[in-house]
Amino acid sequence: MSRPLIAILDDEPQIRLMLADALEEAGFRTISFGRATEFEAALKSSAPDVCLVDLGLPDRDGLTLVHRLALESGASIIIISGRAQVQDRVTGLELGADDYIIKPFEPAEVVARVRARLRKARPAADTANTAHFNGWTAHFDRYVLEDSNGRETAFSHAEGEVLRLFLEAPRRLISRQYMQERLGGMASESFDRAMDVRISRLRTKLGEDPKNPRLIKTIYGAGYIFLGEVRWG
Amino acid sequence: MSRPLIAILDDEPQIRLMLADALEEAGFRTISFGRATEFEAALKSSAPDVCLVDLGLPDRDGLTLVHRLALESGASIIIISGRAQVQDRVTGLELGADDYIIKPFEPAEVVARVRARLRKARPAADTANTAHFNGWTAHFDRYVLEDSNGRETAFSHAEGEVLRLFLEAPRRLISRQYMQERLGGMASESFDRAMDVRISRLRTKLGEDPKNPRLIKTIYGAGYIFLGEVRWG
DNA sequence: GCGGGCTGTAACAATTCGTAAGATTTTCGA
DNA sequence: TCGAAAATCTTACGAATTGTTACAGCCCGC
Repeated sequence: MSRPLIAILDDEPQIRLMLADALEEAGFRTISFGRATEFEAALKSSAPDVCLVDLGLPDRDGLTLVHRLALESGASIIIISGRAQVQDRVTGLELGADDYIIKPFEPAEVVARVRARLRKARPAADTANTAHFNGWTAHFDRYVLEDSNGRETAFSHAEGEVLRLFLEAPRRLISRQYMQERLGGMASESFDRAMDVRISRLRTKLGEDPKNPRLIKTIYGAGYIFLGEVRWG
Repeated sequence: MSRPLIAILDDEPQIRLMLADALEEAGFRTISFGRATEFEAALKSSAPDVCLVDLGLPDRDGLTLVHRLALESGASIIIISGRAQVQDRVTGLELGADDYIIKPFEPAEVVARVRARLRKARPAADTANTAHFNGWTAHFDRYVLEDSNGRETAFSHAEGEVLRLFLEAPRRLISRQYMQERLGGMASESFDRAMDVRISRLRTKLGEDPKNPRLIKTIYGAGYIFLGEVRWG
Protein backbone atom coordinates (compact mmCIF):
# COMPACT_ATOMS: atom_id res chain seq x y z
CA MET A 1 0.00 0.00 0.00
CA SER A 2 2.12 2.88 -1.22
CA ARG A 3 -0.41 5.69 -1.42
CA PRO A 4 -3.57 4.84 0.45
CA LEU A 5 -6.87 5.63 -1.24
CA ILE A 6 -9.38 7.70 0.70
CA ALA A 7 -13.02 7.84 -0.40
CA ILE A 8 -15.04 10.98 0.39
CA LEU A 9 -18.82 10.90 0.40
CA ASP A 10 -20.52 14.22 1.09
CA ASP A 11 -23.25 16.09 -0.71
CA GLU A 12 -21.61 19.50 -0.31
CA PRO A 13 -19.02 20.08 -3.06
CA GLN A 14 -17.27 22.62 -0.89
CA ILE A 15 -16.60 20.10 1.83
CA ARG A 16 -15.51 17.44 -0.61
CA LEU A 17 -12.97 19.89 -1.99
CA MET A 18 -11.66 20.91 1.40
CA LEU A 19 -11.20 17.29 2.45
CA ALA A 20 -9.67 16.19 -0.82
CA ASP A 21 -7.20 19.08 -0.76
CA ALA A 22 -6.07 18.39 2.77
CA LEU A 23 -5.75 14.66 2.19
CA GLU A 24 -3.90 14.95 -1.09
CA GLU A 25 -1.53 17.44 0.40
CA ALA A 26 -0.87 14.82 3.08
CA GLY A 27 0.06 12.35 0.38
CA PHE A 28 -3.12 10.33 -0.08
CA ARG A 29 -5.08 9.55 -3.19
CA THR A 30 -8.75 10.53 -3.01
CA ILE A 31 -12.01 9.85 -4.80
CA SER A 32 -15.11 11.94 -4.06
CA PHE A 33 -18.81 11.39 -4.44
CA GLY A 34 -21.91 13.43 -3.79
CA ARG A 35 -24.38 10.58 -3.78
CA ALA A 36 -24.44 7.17 -2.18
CA THR A 37 -25.42 5.46 -5.40
CA GLU A 38 -22.34 6.74 -7.25
CA PHE A 39 -20.22 5.78 -4.30
CA GLU A 40 -21.56 2.24 -4.17
CA ALA A 41 -21.07 1.84 -7.90
CA ALA A 42 -17.44 2.91 -7.53
CA LEU A 43 -16.83 0.43 -4.73
CA LYS A 44 -17.19 -2.40 -7.20
CA SER A 45 -14.08 -1.37 -9.09
CA SER A 46 -11.93 0.23 -6.39
CA ALA A 47 -11.30 -0.59 -2.76
CA PRO A 48 -10.57 2.47 -0.63
CA ASP A 49 -8.58 2.08 2.56
CA VAL A 50 -10.61 4.65 4.47
CA CYS A 51 -14.10 6.01 3.75
CA LEU A 52 -15.17 9.45 5.00
CA VAL A 53 -18.95 9.40 5.05
CA ASP A 54 -21.34 12.27 5.69
CA LEU A 55 -24.56 11.07 7.24
CA GLY A 56 -26.83 13.65 5.65
CA LEU A 57 -27.06 12.26 2.16
CA PRO A 58 -29.80 13.14 -0.28
CA ASP A 59 -30.39 9.71 -1.69
CA ARG A 60 -29.87 7.17 1.07
CA ASP A 61 -29.97 6.82 4.82
CA GLY A 62 -26.41 7.33 5.95
CA LEU A 63 -26.47 4.94 8.88
CA THR A 64 -27.74 2.08 6.76
CA LEU A 65 -24.93 2.71 4.31
CA VAL A 66 -22.36 2.75 7.12
CA HIS A 67 -23.70 -0.50 8.46
CA ARG A 68 -23.42 -2.19 5.08
CA LEU A 69 -19.95 -0.83 4.49
CA ALA A 70 -18.77 -2.03 7.86
CA LEU A 71 -20.05 -5.51 7.29
CA GLU A 72 -19.03 -6.00 3.72
CA SER A 73 -15.97 -3.90 3.07
CA GLY A 74 -12.67 -4.10 4.83
CA ALA A 75 -12.20 -0.34 4.80
CA SER A 76 -12.08 1.85 7.88
CA ILE A 77 -15.08 4.13 8.12
CA ILE A 78 -15.07 7.63 9.54
CA ILE A 79 -18.40 9.37 9.88
CA ILE A 80 -18.43 13.12 9.42
CA SER A 81 -21.68 14.60 10.56
CA GLY A 82 -23.41 17.70 11.74
CA ARG A 83 -25.43 15.70 14.20
CA ALA A 84 -23.59 16.24 17.42
CA GLN A 85 -25.68 14.40 20.01
CA VAL A 86 -23.97 11.71 22.03
CA GLN A 87 -26.67 9.28 20.99
CA ASP A 88 -25.90 9.93 17.33
CA ARG A 89 -22.23 9.24 17.88
CA VAL A 90 -22.88 6.07 19.86
CA THR A 91 -25.25 4.75 17.23
CA GLY A 92 -22.83 5.50 14.42
CA LEU A 93 -19.95 3.80 16.18
CA GLU A 94 -22.00 0.78 17.18
CA LEU A 95 -23.10 0.35 13.61
CA GLY A 96 -19.53 -0.18 12.60
CA ALA A 97 -17.93 3.22 12.11
CA ASP A 98 -14.35 3.50 13.33
CA ASP A 99 -14.50 7.16 14.17
CA TYR A 100 -17.00 10.01 14.27
CA ILE A 101 -16.04 13.59 13.53
CA ILE A 102 -18.41 16.46 14.12
CA LYS A 103 -18.91 19.33 11.72
CA PRO A 104 -17.49 21.87 11.55
CA PHE A 105 -14.15 20.15 11.53
CA GLU A 106 -10.55 21.10 11.09
CA PRO A 107 -8.94 19.45 8.04
CA ALA A 108 -5.75 18.84 10.03
CA GLU A 109 -7.65 16.74 12.53
CA VAL A 110 -9.33 14.73 9.81
CA VAL A 111 -5.94 13.97 8.31
CA ALA A 112 -4.61 12.94 11.70
CA ARG A 113 -7.57 10.65 12.29
CA VAL A 114 -7.26 9.11 8.84
CA ARG A 115 -3.59 8.41 9.57
CA ALA A 116 -4.55 6.83 12.89
CA ARG A 117 -6.93 4.48 11.06
CA LEU A 118 -4.35 3.49 8.49
CA ARG A 119 -1.74 2.76 11.13
CA LYS A 120 -3.83 0.02 12.65
CA ALA A 121 -5.30 -1.30 9.44
CA ARG A 122 -4.79 -4.96 8.97
CA PRO A 123 -2.33 -6.20 6.38
CA ALA A 124 -3.54 -7.37 2.99
CA ALA A 125 -4.93 -10.85 2.44
CA ASP A 126 -2.62 -13.72 1.64
CA THR A 127 -2.15 -15.38 -1.66
CA ALA A 128 -1.05 -18.63 -0.10
CA ASN A 129 -2.66 -21.78 -1.39
CA THR A 130 -3.05 -23.65 1.88
CA ALA A 131 -5.39 -22.71 4.68
CA HIS A 132 -5.98 -24.31 8.07
CA PHE A 133 -9.28 -23.89 9.87
CA ASN A 134 -10.95 -25.76 12.71
CA GLY A 135 -9.13 -29.02 12.15
CA TRP A 136 -9.38 -28.86 8.38
CA THR A 137 -6.69 -28.08 5.87
CA ALA A 138 -7.62 -26.84 2.43
CA HIS A 139 -5.01 -27.41 -0.29
CA PHE A 140 -6.04 -25.11 -3.12
CA ASP A 141 -3.20 -26.28 -5.29
CA ARG A 142 -4.32 -29.90 -5.19
CA TYR A 143 -8.06 -29.26 -4.76
CA VAL A 144 -8.03 -31.41 -1.66
CA LEU A 145 -9.61 -30.99 1.73
CA GLU A 146 -7.86 -32.77 4.59
CA ASP A 147 -9.54 -33.48 7.90
CA SER A 148 -7.89 -33.69 11.30
CA ASN A 149 -7.11 -37.38 10.81
CA GLY A 150 -5.36 -36.74 7.53
CA ARG A 151 -8.20 -38.19 5.49
CA GLU A 152 -8.55 -36.39 2.18
CA THR A 153 -11.56 -35.38 0.14
CA ALA A 154 -11.38 -33.79 -3.27
CA PHE A 155 -13.27 -30.62 -3.99
CA SER A 156 -14.06 -29.14 -7.35
CA HIS A 157 -13.01 -25.82 -8.82
CA ALA A 158 -16.44 -24.30 -8.25
CA GLU A 159 -16.50 -25.45 -4.67
CA GLY A 160 -12.98 -24.12 -4.19
CA GLU A 161 -13.97 -20.65 -5.39
CA VAL A 162 -16.63 -20.44 -2.74
CA LEU A 163 -14.42 -21.87 -0.03
CA ARG A 164 -11.63 -19.43 -0.81
CA LEU A 165 -14.10 -16.56 -0.61
CA PHE A 166 -15.08 -17.70 2.85
CA LEU A 167 -11.53 -18.28 4.04
CA GLU A 168 -10.46 -14.85 2.85
CA ALA A 169 -12.99 -13.15 5.10
CA PRO A 170 -13.78 -15.30 8.12
CA ARG A 171 -16.44 -13.98 10.48
CA ARG A 172 -17.55 -11.32 8.07
CA LEU A 173 -20.79 -11.20 6.23
CA ILE A 174 -20.42 -12.24 2.62
CA SER A 175 -23.39 -10.98 0.71
CA ARG A 176 -24.83 -12.80 -2.24
CA GLN A 177 -24.16 -9.76 -4.36
CA TYR A 178 -20.47 -9.82 -3.46
CA MET A 179 -20.25 -13.52 -4.30
CA GLN A 180 -21.93 -12.94 -7.60
CA GLU A 181 -19.40 -10.23 -8.45
CA ARG A 182 -16.40 -12.23 -7.32
CA LEU A 183 -17.49 -15.41 -9.05
CA GLY A 184 -18.40 -13.61 -12.24
CA GLY A 185 -21.98 -14.75 -12.51
CA MET A 186 -24.80 -12.75 -13.99
CA ALA A 187 -27.32 -11.51 -11.52
CA SER A 188 -30.22 -13.84 -11.96
CA GLU A 189 -32.60 -16.07 -10.18
CA SER A 190 -30.79 -19.00 -11.66
CA PHE A 191 -27.39 -17.87 -10.37
CA ASP A 192 -28.79 -17.79 -6.87
CA ARG A 193 -29.85 -21.41 -7.21
CA ALA A 194 -26.45 -22.39 -8.51
CA MET A 195 -24.84 -20.65 -5.56
CA ASP A 196 -27.09 -22.53 -3.19
CA VAL A 197 -26.05 -25.79 -4.69
CA ARG A 198 -22.35 -25.00 -4.49
CA ILE A 199 -22.71 -24.13 -0.83
CA SER A 200 -24.80 -27.15 -0.15
CA ARG A 201 -22.14 -29.42 -1.61
CA LEU A 202 -19.40 -27.61 0.26
CA ARG A 203 -21.30 -28.07 3.48
CA THR A 204 -21.62 -31.75 2.84
CA LYS A 205 -17.87 -32.11 2.30
CA LEU A 206 -17.21 -30.20 5.50
CA GLY A 207 -19.45 -32.64 7.34
CA GLU A 208 -21.90 -29.96 8.34
CA ASP A 209 -25.15 -30.86 10.02
CA PRO A 210 -27.81 -29.23 7.81
CA LYS A 211 -29.94 -28.37 10.82
CA ASN A 212 -27.09 -26.75 12.66
CA PRO A 213 -24.18 -25.73 10.46
CA ARG A 214 -21.19 -24.71 12.50
CA LEU A 215 -18.93 -23.30 9.85
CA ILE A 216 -21.05 -21.85 7.08
CA LYS A 217 -23.89 -19.92 8.58
CA THR A 218 -26.77 -18.52 6.56
CA ILE A 219 -27.91 -14.99 7.27
CA TYR A 220 -31.40 -14.88 5.94
CA GLY A 221 -31.90 -12.08 3.45
CA ALA A 222 -28.25 -11.07 3.54
CA GLY A 223 -25.75 -13.78 2.74
CA TYR A 224 -23.39 -16.04 4.64
CA ILE A 225 -20.85 -15.90 7.42
CA PHE A 226 -17.95 -18.30 7.68
CA LEU A 227 -17.21 -18.98 11.32
CA GLY A 228 -13.88 -20.47 12.09
CA GLU A 229 -10.32 -19.58 12.87
CA VAL A 230 -8.40 -19.36 9.64
CA ARG A 231 -4.64 -19.49 9.30
CA TRP A 232 -3.11 -19.27 5.85
CA GLY A 233 0.10 -21.00 4.83
CA MET B 1 -9.48 -13.70 24.59
CA SER B 2 -13.10 -13.68 25.54
CA ARG B 3 -13.39 -10.57 27.67
CA PRO B 4 -11.14 -7.75 26.52
CA LEU B 5 -9.10 -5.96 29.14
CA ILE B 6 -9.29 -2.18 29.28
CA ALA B 7 -6.69 -0.17 31.19
CA ILE B 8 -7.67 3.18 32.66
CA LEU B 9 -5.09 5.77 33.55
CA ASP B 10 -6.40 8.96 35.13
CA ASP B 11 -5.43 10.83 38.25
CA GLU B 12 -9.03 11.60 39.27
CA PRO B 13 -10.53 8.65 41.17
CA GLN B 14 -14.02 9.81 40.27
CA ILE B 15 -13.34 9.53 36.57
CA ARG B 16 -11.64 6.18 36.96
CA LEU B 17 -14.74 4.88 38.68
CA MET B 18 -17.15 6.25 36.15
CA LEU B 19 -15.19 4.71 33.29
CA ALA B 20 -14.68 1.38 35.02
CA ASP B 21 -18.37 1.11 35.84
CA ALA B 22 -19.50 1.82 32.31
CA LEU B 23 -16.94 -0.53 30.77
CA GLU B 24 -17.63 -3.40 33.11
CA GLU B 25 -21.33 -3.09 32.58
CA ALA B 26 -20.58 -3.37 28.88
CA GLY B 27 -18.83 -6.67 29.50
CA PHE B 28 -15.18 -5.66 29.68
CA ARG B 29 -12.58 -6.32 32.34
CA THR B 30 -10.83 -3.20 33.63
CA ILE B 31 -7.74 -2.20 35.58
CA SER B 32 -7.31 1.35 36.82
CA PHE B 33 -4.31 3.46 37.77
CA GLY B 34 -3.80 6.97 39.06
CA ARG B 35 -0.13 7.28 38.20
CA ALA B 36 1.91 6.47 35.16
CA THR B 37 4.52 4.57 37.17
CA GLU B 38 1.96 2.11 38.58
CA PHE B 39 0.52 1.75 35.13
CA GLU B 40 3.86 0.97 33.55
CA ALA B 41 4.65 -1.55 36.24
CA ALA B 42 1.35 -3.32 35.60
CA LEU B 43 2.01 -3.50 31.89
CA LYS B 44 4.77 -5.98 32.55
CA SER B 45 2.35 -8.56 33.84
CA SER B 46 -0.82 -7.87 31.90
CA ALA B 47 -1.49 -6.82 28.34
CA PRO B 48 -4.57 -4.65 27.98
CA ASP B 49 -6.38 -4.55 24.66
CA VAL B 50 -7.23 -0.88 24.95
CA CYS B 51 -5.68 1.85 27.11
CA LEU B 52 -7.62 4.95 28.11
CA VAL B 53 -5.04 7.57 28.99
CA ASP B 54 -5.55 10.97 30.52
CA LEU B 55 -2.88 13.44 29.44
CA GLY B 56 -2.82 15.46 32.64
CA LEU B 57 -0.83 13.14 34.88
CA PRO B 58 1.03 14.20 37.98
CA ASP B 59 4.14 12.13 37.51
CA ARG B 60 4.92 11.96 33.82
CA ASP B 61 4.29 13.78 30.59
CA GLY B 62 1.25 12.14 29.03
CA LEU B 63 2.27 12.51 25.42
CA THR B 64 5.61 10.85 26.00
CA LEU B 65 3.83 7.95 27.62
CA VAL B 66 1.41 7.68 24.73
CA HIS B 67 4.25 7.61 22.26
CA ARG B 68 6.06 4.86 24.16
CA LEU B 69 2.89 2.85 24.49
CA ALA B 70 2.16 3.16 20.80
CA LEU B 71 5.61 1.92 19.89
CA GLU B 72 6.00 -0.84 22.41
CA SER B 73 2.59 -2.26 23.15
CA GLY B 74 0.12 -3.69 20.73
CA ALA B 75 -2.80 -2.09 22.53
CA SER B 76 -5.08 0.52 21.05
CA ILE B 77 -4.69 3.87 22.78
CA ILE B 78 -7.45 6.36 23.43
CA ILE B 79 -6.50 9.70 24.88
CA ILE B 80 -9.00 11.33 27.21
CA SER B 81 -8.11 14.91 27.83
CA GLY B 82 -9.41 18.26 28.89
CA ARG B 83 -7.19 19.96 26.32
CA ALA B 84 -9.59 20.64 23.52
CA GLN B 85 -7.50 22.49 20.96
CA VAL B 86 -7.28 21.02 17.50
CA GLN B 87 -3.51 21.16 17.75
CA ASP B 88 -3.58 19.02 20.89
CA ARG B 89 -5.71 16.42 19.18
CA VAL B 90 -3.56 16.35 16.08
CA THR B 91 -0.42 15.98 18.15
CA GLY B 92 -1.90 13.18 20.22
CA LEU B 93 -3.06 11.28 17.19
CA GLU B 94 0.21 11.77 15.31
CA LEU B 95 2.13 10.44 18.28
CA GLY B 96 0.30 7.15 17.99
CA ALA B 97 -3.03 7.48 19.74
CA ASP B 98 -5.93 5.78 17.99
CA ASP B 99 -8.59 8.13 19.25
CA TYR B 100 -8.91 11.34 21.25
CA ILE B 101 -11.89 12.06 23.49
CA ILE B 102 -12.43 15.45 25.07
CA LYS B 103 -13.52 15.95 28.66
CA PRO B 104 -16.19 16.15 29.78
CA PHE B 105 -17.25 12.94 28.10
CA GLU B 106 -20.27 10.67 28.09
CA PRO B 107 -19.47 7.13 29.30
CA ALA B 108 -21.67 5.63 26.59
CA GLU B 109 -19.54 7.25 23.93
CA VAL B 110 -16.34 6.00 25.51
CA VAL B 111 -17.74 2.47 25.50
CA ALA B 112 -18.73 2.81 21.86
CA ARG B 113 -15.28 4.07 20.91
CA VAL B 114 -13.60 1.29 22.85
CA ARG B 115 -15.71 -1.22 20.97
CA ALA B 116 -14.79 0.41 17.69
CA ARG B 117 -11.10 -0.02 18.55
CA LEU B 118 -11.51 -3.67 19.47
CA ARG B 119 -13.42 -4.40 16.32
CA LYS B 120 -10.54 -3.50 14.04
CA ALA B 121 -7.71 -4.60 16.28
CA ARG B 122 -8.95 -8.18 16.53
CA PRO B 123 -10.49 -9.05 13.21
CA ALA B 124 -11.30 -12.54 14.42
CA ALA B 125 -12.51 -12.03 17.94
CA ASP B 126 -14.37 -8.88 17.12
CA THR B 127 -16.87 -8.62 19.90
CA ALA B 128 -17.38 -11.26 22.50
CA ASN B 129 -19.74 -13.84 21.14
CA THR B 130 -20.88 -15.55 24.32
CA ALA B 131 -22.91 -14.02 27.10
CA HIS B 132 -24.12 -15.53 30.37
CA PHE B 133 -27.21 -14.19 32.11
CA ASN B 134 -29.48 -15.63 34.77
CA GLY B 135 -28.73 -19.25 34.03
CA TRP B 136 -28.75 -18.80 30.28
CA THR B 137 -25.84 -18.76 27.90
CA ALA B 138 -26.20 -17.13 24.51
CA HIS B 139 -23.77 -18.32 21.85
CA PHE B 140 -23.90 -15.67 19.15
CA ASP B 141 -21.45 -17.52 16.97
CA ARG B 142 -23.61 -20.61 16.78
CA TYR B 143 -26.96 -18.88 17.14
CA VAL B 144 -27.78 -21.09 20.09
CA LEU B 145 -29.30 -20.39 23.47
CA GLU B 146 -28.32 -22.78 26.24
CA ASP B 147 -30.26 -23.13 29.47
CA SER B 148 -28.89 -24.04 32.88
CA ASN B 149 -29.24 -27.76 32.13
CA GLY B 150 -27.25 -27.46 28.94
CA ARG B 151 -30.30 -27.85 26.73
CA GLU B 152 -29.94 -25.87 23.54
CA THR B 153 -32.43 -23.87 21.50
CA ALA B 154 -31.58 -22.27 18.19
CA PHE B 155 -32.41 -18.64 17.61
CA SER B 156 -32.51 -16.85 14.29
CA HIS B 157 -30.47 -13.91 13.09
CA ALA B 158 -33.31 -11.47 13.65
CA GLU B 159 -33.87 -12.71 17.17
CA GLY B 160 -30.14 -12.56 17.82
CA GLU B 161 -29.98 -8.92 16.81
CA VAL B 162 -32.54 -8.03 19.43
CA LEU B 163 -31.01 -10.21 22.10
CA ARG B 164 -27.56 -8.72 21.53
CA LEU B 165 -29.02 -5.24 21.84
CA PHE B 166 -30.44 -6.16 25.21
CA LEU B 167 -27.31 -7.88 26.48
CA GLU B 168 -25.19 -4.92 25.51
CA ALA B 169 -27.14 -2.64 27.78
CA PRO B 170 -28.67 -4.52 30.69
CA ARG B 171 -30.86 -2.56 33.08
CA ARG B 172 -30.97 0.38 30.75
CA LEU B 173 -33.93 1.64 28.78
CA ILE B 174 -33.82 0.68 25.15
CA SER B 175 -36.17 2.86 23.18
CA ARG B 176 -37.97 1.70 20.09
CA GLN B 177 -36.31 4.46 18.16
CA TYR B 178 -32.87 3.21 19.14
CA MET B 179 -33.80 -0.31 18.11
CA GLN B 180 -35.06 0.93 14.81
CA GLU B 181 -31.73 2.67 14.17
CA ARG B 182 -29.61 -0.26 15.27
CA LEU B 183 -31.63 -2.83 13.40
CA GLY B 184 -31.73 -0.79 10.24
CA GLY B 185 -35.47 -0.64 9.78
CA MET B 186 -37.42 2.21 8.33
CA ALA B 187 -39.52 4.11 10.81
CA SER B 188 -43.04 2.88 10.28
CA GLU B 189 -46.08 1.48 11.93
CA SER B 190 -45.22 -1.82 10.37
CA PHE B 191 -41.70 -1.89 11.80
CA ASP B 192 -43.15 -1.53 15.28
CA ARG B 193 -45.29 -4.60 14.74
CA ALA B 194 -42.36 -6.57 13.41
CA MET B 195 -40.36 -5.56 16.46
CA ASP B 196 -43.15 -6.75 18.71
CA VAL B 197 -43.10 -10.11 17.06
CA ARG B 198 -39.35 -10.49 17.34
CA ILE B 199 -39.50 -9.74 21.02
CA SER B 200 -42.44 -12.02 21.51
CA ARG B 201 -40.56 -14.90 19.95
CA LEU B 202 -37.49 -14.11 21.98
CA ARG B 203 -39.54 -14.14 25.16
CA THR B 204 -40.94 -17.52 24.27
CA LYS B 205 -37.47 -18.96 23.78
CA LEU B 206 -36.39 -17.50 27.09
CA GLY B 207 -39.34 -19.20 28.77
CA GLU B 208 -40.83 -15.94 29.93
CA ASP B 209 -44.23 -15.89 31.57
CA PRO B 210 -46.23 -13.40 29.49
CA LYS B 211 -48.04 -12.12 32.56
CA ASN B 212 -44.85 -11.55 34.43
CA PRO B 213 -41.76 -11.23 32.27
CA ARG B 214 -38.66 -11.43 34.37
CA LEU B 215 -36.03 -10.63 31.80
CA ILE B 216 -37.51 -8.46 29.08
CA LYS B 217 -39.67 -5.81 30.65
CA THR B 218 -41.91 -3.52 28.64
CA ILE B 219 -41.90 0.16 29.45
CA TYR B 220 -45.20 1.33 28.09
CA GLY B 221 -44.77 4.22 25.70
CA ALA B 222 -40.98 4.16 25.90
CA GLY B 223 -39.36 0.85 25.07
CA TYR B 224 -37.89 -2.09 26.92
CA ILE B 225 -35.52 -2.85 29.73
CA PHE B 226 -33.55 -6.05 29.96
CA LEU B 227 -33.24 -7.09 33.58
CA GLY B 228 -30.60 -9.62 34.36
CA GLU B 229 -27.01 -9.97 35.32
CA VAL B 230 -24.97 -10.15 32.17
CA ARG B 231 -21.45 -11.47 31.98
CA TRP B 232 -19.74 -11.62 28.63
CA GLY B 233 -17.26 -14.29 27.73
C1' DG C 1 -17.76 -43.27 -28.63
C1' DC C 2 -17.85 -44.36 -23.57
C1' DG C 3 -17.70 -43.47 -18.83
C1' DG C 4 -16.91 -40.52 -15.03
C1' DG C 5 -16.82 -36.38 -12.75
C1' DC C 6 -18.30 -31.52 -12.69
C1' DT C 7 -21.84 -28.03 -12.86
C1' DG C 8 -26.05 -25.79 -13.73
C1' DT C 9 -31.21 -26.27 -13.86
C1' DA C 10 -35.54 -27.54 -12.23
C1' DA C 11 -38.66 -28.98 -8.88
C1' DC C 12 -39.99 -29.35 -4.46
C1' DA C 13 -39.12 -28.99 0.73
C1' DA C 14 -37.94 -26.25 4.63
C1' DT C 15 -37.07 -22.02 6.96
C1' DT C 16 -37.37 -17.22 8.11
C1' DC C 17 -39.70 -13.26 9.10
C1' DG C 18 -42.90 -9.62 8.29
C1' DT C 19 -48.02 -8.66 8.13
C1' DA C 20 -52.64 -8.79 9.52
C1' DA C 21 -56.02 -9.18 12.91
C1' DG C 22 -57.90 -9.72 17.16
C1' DA C 23 -56.82 -9.99 22.17
C1' DT C 24 -54.80 -7.86 26.04
C1' DT C 25 -52.70 -4.42 28.81
C1' DT C 26 -51.75 0.27 30.20
C1' DT C 27 -52.79 5.01 30.61
C1' DC C 28 -55.53 8.83 31.53
C1' DG C 29 -59.41 11.76 31.71
C1' DA C 30 -64.20 12.00 33.23
C1' DT D 1 -63.75 3.96 39.58
C1' DC D 2 -64.96 3.40 34.85
C1' DG D 3 -64.42 3.52 30.04
C1' DA D 4 -62.09 4.65 25.94
C1' DA D 5 -57.95 5.30 23.41
C1' DA D 6 -53.40 4.04 22.68
C1' DA D 7 -49.79 0.80 22.94
C1' DT D 8 -48.34 -3.76 23.03
C1' DC D 9 -48.83 -8.99 22.68
C1' DT D 10 -49.92 -13.14 20.45
C1' DT D 11 -51.17 -16.14 16.90
C1' DA D 12 -51.77 -17.63 12.30
C1' DC D 13 -50.61 -17.02 7.78
C1' DG D 14 -48.13 -16.34 3.55
C1' DA D 15 -44.48 -14.32 0.74
C1' DA D 16 -39.81 -14.46 0.12
C1' DT D 17 -35.59 -16.80 0.74
C1' DT D 18 -32.76 -20.74 1.08
C1' DG D 19 -31.77 -25.93 1.03
C1' DT D 20 -31.83 -30.45 -1.13
C1' DT D 21 -32.29 -33.77 -4.46
C1' DA D 22 -32.56 -35.55 -9.03
C1' DC D 23 -31.40 -35.01 -13.54
C1' DA D 24 -29.25 -33.56 -17.89
C1' DG D 25 -25.60 -31.42 -20.50
C1' DC D 26 -20.79 -30.80 -20.82
C1' DC D 27 -15.92 -31.69 -20.90
C1' DC D 28 -12.28 -34.70 -20.51
C1' DG D 29 -9.31 -38.81 -21.02
C1' DC D 30 -9.28 -43.32 -22.67
